[in-house]
Amino acid sequence: MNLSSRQLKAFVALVEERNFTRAAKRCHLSQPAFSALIQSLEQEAGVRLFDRSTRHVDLTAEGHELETSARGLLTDMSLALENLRDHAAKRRGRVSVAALPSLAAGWLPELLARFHERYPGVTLQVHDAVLDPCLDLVARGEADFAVAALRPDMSDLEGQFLHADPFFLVCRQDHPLASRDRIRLRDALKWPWIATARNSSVRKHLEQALGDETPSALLEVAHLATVTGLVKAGMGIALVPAMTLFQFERPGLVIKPLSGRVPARRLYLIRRRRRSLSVAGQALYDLLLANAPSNPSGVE
Amino acid sequence: MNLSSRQLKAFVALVEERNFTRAAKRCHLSQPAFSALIQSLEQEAGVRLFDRSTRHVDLTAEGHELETSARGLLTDMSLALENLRDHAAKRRGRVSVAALPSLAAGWLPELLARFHERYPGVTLQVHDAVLDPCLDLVARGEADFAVAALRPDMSDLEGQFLHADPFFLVCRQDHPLASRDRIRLRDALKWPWIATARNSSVRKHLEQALGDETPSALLEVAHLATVTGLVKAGMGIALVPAMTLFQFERPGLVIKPLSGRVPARRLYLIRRRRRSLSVAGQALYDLLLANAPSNPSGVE
DNA sequence: ATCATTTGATCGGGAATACGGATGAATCTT
DNA sequence: AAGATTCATCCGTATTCCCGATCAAATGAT
Repeated sequence: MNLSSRQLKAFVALVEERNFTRAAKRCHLSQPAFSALIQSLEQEAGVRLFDRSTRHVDLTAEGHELETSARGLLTDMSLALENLRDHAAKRRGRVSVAALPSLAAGWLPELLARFHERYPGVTLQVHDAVLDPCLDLVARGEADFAVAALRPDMSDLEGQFLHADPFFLVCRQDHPLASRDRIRLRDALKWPWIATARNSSVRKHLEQALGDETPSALLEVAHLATVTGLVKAGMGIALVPAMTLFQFERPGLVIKPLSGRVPARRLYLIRRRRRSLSVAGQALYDLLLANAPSNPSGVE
Repeated sequence: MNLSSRQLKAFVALVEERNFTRAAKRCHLSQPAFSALIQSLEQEAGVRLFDRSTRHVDLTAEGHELETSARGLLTDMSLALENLRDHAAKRRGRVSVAALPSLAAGWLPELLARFHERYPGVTLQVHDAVLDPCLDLVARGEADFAVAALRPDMSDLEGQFLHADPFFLVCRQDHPLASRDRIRLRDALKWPWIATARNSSVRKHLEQALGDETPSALLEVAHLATVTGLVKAGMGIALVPAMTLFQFERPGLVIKPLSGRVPARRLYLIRRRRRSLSVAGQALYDLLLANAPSNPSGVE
């Protein structure tokens, strides 16, 4: 069984024109080529589809039988292709991106808005989750890619470096550290500090940087907004990456860079190895990569 | 837009095999040819449909999108073709034949039964009607062909001679004519006779044969069965073609040939000019033609 | 680290197919 | 009767298609 859309188109054209020469013209074919095309269709079908003399062209009963299905098939075909091309043109589609909460709240929204403005037909989904769930979502294919930190055990994921996010100290204006000029991480941690949850990338990063010397935190909270509140209330200090600072730019709080070798949190775009993204997904991926946060501190 | 079933089949094969070499084998193609076929489909679609490395073949998001429609299209195509081939093989179809009442009751049924036994999938329809409606049905395309007599004004119909149907006299055993040896038509018509309706082919034929000399009939009835009853009741004689005699073979009735030049009623298979019959229709047409009633009198 | 294996892509020549112009045959019109 | 229209056929050319061989990349075993 071999049937091409050219044959079906020729068939329909001939049904409508009832004239080989005109139908051929409509299909951008010479009359002999068109005639052969109809014959090939009849051969395929095993039945004569048209009664033709030099003066009349008419559907046979069997040709009539084919007419409905032929039109249906043609529209189905063109719908299928159009649907694909729509996806390709990002007029439709769906992109699911996983992002660390710190990024999902600050950096990401504006870019998502820009993407949406450009491709309004694409449905966007953001999973704001801490590192482990983020990576799981990508590994399971539920998210197209993630904006997150790396983890050692990512065998079937691959990361594209996006940004090095340096850490800052946040404390209250009246805190003793607020007036100091150069603050090392170790010094800061002598004070009571408020940590994010153990499975958050910020916390993991800090613990990795300090090794066993990490002093226990005063409090562990899930959301950065809570951290803000606690610092403002004078419960302690916080150590957070630059990209979350927008949450702390509030009166009464002081943001100070840390001196010394404090490794930055390295952020990546993370996707499945050997898997291409959907066209829409790739477009967002590229947009995010091209708009990696500027790096004021110059740390790579 | 040009899309062939070969491309779709290749696509589905690759989706299922996830391996070019095996999928190519399944399509009875070499691997390079198969590869090119997939590429042509991707070109047509405008999207990459598979992620392929030398080790893995996987559907892209767009490929996934196509999978459902591809399978649907393939089954629709093969259904359409199968339907046509069924018609060609007379496994399906519909034949509508118009026949004069005299034929529809006597000669036709057995042949229809034979046809039906051979092609049980074909629906049969018989219009038993007098000459004018018979021809109209064919002219309007509502019947595929008719078994009937000709009429002068059949410009767009064409007739294939089937059978010359000689006339016989039917009368009661105790009728004076019953014992006569040679009876001429004119002699017979001196007796009261029972005629069929004016628009019946039998009546038309008689009037044409006799010209203005046609004596008026005693009675005009629509159905031959009524004629039988009337003759049996002694109301008069009847003049009917041989093919209707089965209706008169009853005790107490005598059937006698007419001597002299009595033109036979000429029966034809009548179809639209320059129109092919459906495959099933042609088959029945041929069957009827091949089984034209034997002609005992030898009259053409 | 090195090498053999697997597998998809590419290349090149030969076969099959498709195409268009000219021609032929049938039919309708004038 | 002649001309016009139109579909089928023929035939030389151009294109496409297909296969075998080869290449290149990735993988896995040693």
